[in-house]
Amino acid sequence: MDEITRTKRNRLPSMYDVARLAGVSQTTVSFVVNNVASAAISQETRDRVWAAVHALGWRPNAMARSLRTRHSQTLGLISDEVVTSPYAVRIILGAQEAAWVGQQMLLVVNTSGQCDIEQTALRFMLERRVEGLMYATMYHHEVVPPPELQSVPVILVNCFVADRSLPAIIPDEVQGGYTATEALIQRGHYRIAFINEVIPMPALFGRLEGYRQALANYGLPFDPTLVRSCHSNAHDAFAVAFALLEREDRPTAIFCFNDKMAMGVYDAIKRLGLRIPQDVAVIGFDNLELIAAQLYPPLTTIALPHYEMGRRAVELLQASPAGENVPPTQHYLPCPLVERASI
Amino acid sequence: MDEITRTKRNRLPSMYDVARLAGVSQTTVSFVVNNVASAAISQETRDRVWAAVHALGWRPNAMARSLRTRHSQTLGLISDEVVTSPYAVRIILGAQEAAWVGQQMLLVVNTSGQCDIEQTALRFMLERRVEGLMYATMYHHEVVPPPELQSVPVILVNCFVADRSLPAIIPDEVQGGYTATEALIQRGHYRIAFINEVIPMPALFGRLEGYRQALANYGLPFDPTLVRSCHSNAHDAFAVAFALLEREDRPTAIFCFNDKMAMGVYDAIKRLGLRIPQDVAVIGFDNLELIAAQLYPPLTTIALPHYEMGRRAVELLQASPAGENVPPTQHYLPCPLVERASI
DNA sequence: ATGAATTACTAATTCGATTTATCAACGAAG
DNA sequence: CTTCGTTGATAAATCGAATTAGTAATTCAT
Repeated sequence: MDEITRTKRNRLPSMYDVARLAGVSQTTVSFVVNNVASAAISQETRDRVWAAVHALGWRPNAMARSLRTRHSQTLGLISDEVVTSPYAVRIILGAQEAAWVGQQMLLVVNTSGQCDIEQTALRFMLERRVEGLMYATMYHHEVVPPPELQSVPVILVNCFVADRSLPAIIPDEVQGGYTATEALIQRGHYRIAFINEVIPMPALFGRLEGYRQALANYGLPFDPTLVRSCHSNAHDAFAVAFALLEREDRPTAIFCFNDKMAMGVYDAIKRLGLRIPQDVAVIGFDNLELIAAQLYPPLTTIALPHYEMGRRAVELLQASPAGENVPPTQHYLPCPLVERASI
Repeated sequence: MDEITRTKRNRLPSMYDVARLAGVSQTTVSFVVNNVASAAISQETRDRVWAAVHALGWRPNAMARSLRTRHSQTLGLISDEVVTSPYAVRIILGAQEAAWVGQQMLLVVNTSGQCDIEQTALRFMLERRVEGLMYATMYHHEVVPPPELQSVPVILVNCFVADRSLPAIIPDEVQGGYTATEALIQRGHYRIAFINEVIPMPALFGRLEGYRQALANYGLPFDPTLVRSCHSNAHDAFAVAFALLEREDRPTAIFCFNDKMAMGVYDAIKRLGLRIPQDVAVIGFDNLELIAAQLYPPLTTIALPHYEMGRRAVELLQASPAGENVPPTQHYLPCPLVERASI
């Protein structure tokens, strides 16, 4: 086995060490290990070089290489709380897997929303000469990123700047709301309640807009009394759903702003002795695996494309010609329907 | 504002550029920006250097520095599925925040359990000369990591090798099981059921052992009919709990192997018209914020110390003298009780 | 047989920093 | 008047690779 031999003052072996052992020049070693097409090296010499490489357990030093080639082969991901959140974390997964196919690695920093950490993270990453930066947020909202961000190609993920001057990858909330509502309509429902979030955010407006568009498209009336809002947690949604379902003209389907709310809605429906989906259909949003799959019956919901956002972000960074900024397009990624058993 | 000026063939400015602008040598710039104590530089010159630095928007090139100093200031984290799982991801957060205070950055790769990815990730990281490696898993189990892992200080997180020859940071499952059971006993329960996982894993044995120790310690009999097992999901736990609660000598408290099970147990209790915690107390394990906080009543549970495991791992790597391996101690971190309202 | 082309390889420079050794100027001490 | 020490700065080597510009030795074409 290639034992890791330490040469010269306990250092890891360098190309020079390999060259000496193989009895060739360092240049030759470089040509051999990089398989340089323009270099003419005999098979015999190649074999000697590889033998020396394995004997010493040599590995290229990425720092030296990057210094010379001026390519760090790394991308940076700065996020507010993505790591903390159970689903937004898939942004990282998508980004990392895409970086992987481009032979790049990901530097990840979670700022926990602190500006000083953000500043320092940015500094560290720029010092490491990242070839692109992603600025990601846990939930879809407007941001004001630090200006130094733009000293390298950058792309916003799950967020955007007010003037849309930076490229962004964001979920298509309108389509998501539309898809959810449409799914209910197609199953014969025409009295569809919508329990929305109260804190103003793109998701709130977008999903409501999608809901209205779907109703309109299928010729159904928009009934304002069927649209309620509360904080997006199970407890508050329970109360709202309970009230909604006690009416004699109760809705036959409830579209919940998110899965946490759906959890409370389930409780309300069960408490009233109603069945899901026979008496009341429920659809959620976010596709929180943990909730949606564990609820009984499993919750049909709309997924946020976190993984895809991460992947697309990296792909766009990679596609943009060396050092060039990514064009400031706003990419809206679809939020697909995830069918389980609640509608 | 420090505009980023590009000098010489569109390159970022180097120390040499700063030196020329300030009318000093590159050495002097290095001494000034690094505040080298042994160097005698007049205040006037220092000011000129800093002025040039800001005028050019110069930033140190971490690759060049690392090459010279032989310190990469980075740590690697290789995980199977940590990024995918909503709670284990806190390992990353803990590691990153600890790395942060040591001025280090984290390279993260999620292998999705694929050996080839693991190999390549390891290679990439070693090429980047990471100063330490963490090998983390989504759930607590035995692993057989690739041997090359040990060419750099390494520590296992949430996993261990059979012969305990590598340092590991793992949750203290026995204490966790003990704490959960004790919490119930202290609230006056003496018929405590335990719904365990079926797939053999350290958590299964450890938590059961903790359960037995607590009963023994408080002089309570161990009743094997109160210990059931099923796959750890809400649906299967529902059935088990239902059966358990239909007995006339039904338990007054249920310790669930994890929070997903608790979700099903809640459903069973409610279906039987019983109240939580008045009629039946429930305690979970894992502290899945999403479930535990959203359930009604909020679930009291035992937390896995993911964040702390990540942090401790990095601290141990940092504490170990340059290049030395971390001593192969197995660090058991406590699983604390998180009190909500279900017991 | 001679110049051209090809083969097989190496010397030297470069990337952008850190660090050691050295140097000039100047005042103080002997 | 030399020597010494201090202050203020620099030249040069180094880290580990990639890369350009060669150079010998051999083969080929004419």
